[in-house]
Amino acid sequence: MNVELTAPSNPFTADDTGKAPVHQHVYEQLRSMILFGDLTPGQAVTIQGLTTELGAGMTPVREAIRRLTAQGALTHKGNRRVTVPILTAKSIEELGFMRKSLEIELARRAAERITPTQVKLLRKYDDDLNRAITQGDIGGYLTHNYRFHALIYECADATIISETVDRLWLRFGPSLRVVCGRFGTNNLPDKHMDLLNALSLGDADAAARAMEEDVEQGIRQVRAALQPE
Amino acid sequence: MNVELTAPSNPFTADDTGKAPVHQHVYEQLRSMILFGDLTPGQAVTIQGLTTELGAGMTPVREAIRRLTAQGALTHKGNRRVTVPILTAKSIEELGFMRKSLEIELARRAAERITPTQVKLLRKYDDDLNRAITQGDIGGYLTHNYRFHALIYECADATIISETVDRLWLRFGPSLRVVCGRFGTNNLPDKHMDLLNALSLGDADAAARAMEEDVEQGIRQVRAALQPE
DNA sequence: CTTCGCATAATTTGATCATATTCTTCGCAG
DNA sequence: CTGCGAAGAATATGATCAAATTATGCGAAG
Repeated sequence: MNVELTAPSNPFTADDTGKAPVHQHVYEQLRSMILFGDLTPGQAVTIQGLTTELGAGMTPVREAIRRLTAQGALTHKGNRRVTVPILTAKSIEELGFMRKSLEIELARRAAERITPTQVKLLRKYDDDLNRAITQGDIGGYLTHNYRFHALIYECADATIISETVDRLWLRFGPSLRVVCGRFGTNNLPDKHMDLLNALSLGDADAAARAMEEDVEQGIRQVRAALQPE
Repeated sequence: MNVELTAPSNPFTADDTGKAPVHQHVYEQLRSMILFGDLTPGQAVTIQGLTTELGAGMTPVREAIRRLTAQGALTHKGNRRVTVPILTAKSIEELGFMRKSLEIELARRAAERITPTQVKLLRKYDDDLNRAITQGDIGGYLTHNYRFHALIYECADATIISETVDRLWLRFGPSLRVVCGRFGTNNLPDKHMDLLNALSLGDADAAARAMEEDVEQGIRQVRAALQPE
């Protein structure tokens, strides 16, 4: 009775069935949908919709949705209906404050701990990122940009802070694609060069400054793109 | 087949059936158990244990646990077993940094927005708190201390930041009772007077300073109490 | 003869599903 | 315009399967 032979969708299923529980997969899948803008702000997320779309039972889907709502990546729209949250000016302000406070600290810690191997990997990620930008590949931009930052957080060796920042990214995710749709990928902010240099030199203050500017630019861009509506 | 007639346990069931979903209740109950130290650090939290203890089905309990784990209030102990996390020195450092960064901002915002009515209520909470301290009532201390801070967050009118800080409290909760058990309630830090004065005057900087000291004292106490083990 | 160790059995616990129940909403008739 | 009813979606239950931990028992070494 193994019903879910939606063969083309996920090449990971083979590995997956080996170990990971279903709800974990559903969670990760839904999470990246949100993080990379496959879902648009305001869009409704229904349990039954996901059960058919992902070929999973109700229970795992339920749990995945609960996890995401607990993280603020989804919101309860009044009467037991769940949607992707829409960023308001106030939300952006709060999220911006938190990203600045926390990511600056992470950059600082990363600068003190990063290894040459990690610097190299970070350079590769940045190359991929720039390639995506010149090609106008929005999906690539989003994933590589996230990868870049996520690796820095990993270097910072601060699990709890990193997890918190991750949740912040989840809130921005759905809107980022909208932002890119409006502005294209060309004039996207990129303080990554400065950041990379500071990190490779182990200069915590410079890294913190570069991160602050990167975050501020990003926030400003989101605010500008979402203003008129 | 209503098996769980553990009659004396929950007097809320009558009210409960009226409106709120079961999983919500289970969540809130479990949450306050963690927040106010009814569960000790390292203690295992089993789903079936809660079903019998709270008289609820598996699904609501599952969801409650998922929500709490998503917030870091519970942790997955390797092989699909869930426990109350144990604070390490590193955790305390990270949590302390975040509490300082975020609560200072909340205090600042609260000072700019607080109303006389709220000041009055805050004074009452502080009185209750002091009474609990002099009486050595640990449970009362924990709940009233939380209420005091929670009201400040509410005044700050910053939903997302407040929710994040709330999660931080959840992580400290289980250890706080241990701390009180070691030191008693007498020499507990209390910068609440300064904080109250600053808030009632609308002095954001003073409020921020008082909050910083309060948080720092609290962190120091926790660190000291958990050091030897 | 006792004790330690390992392999296997039993119990406990988690994961998933099918199903029933409740609530919301939308359409339709009065 | 209001209220009734049906459809759809979410909540909640209990059963079932799988995994893991604990308990048990047999054999070997001291």
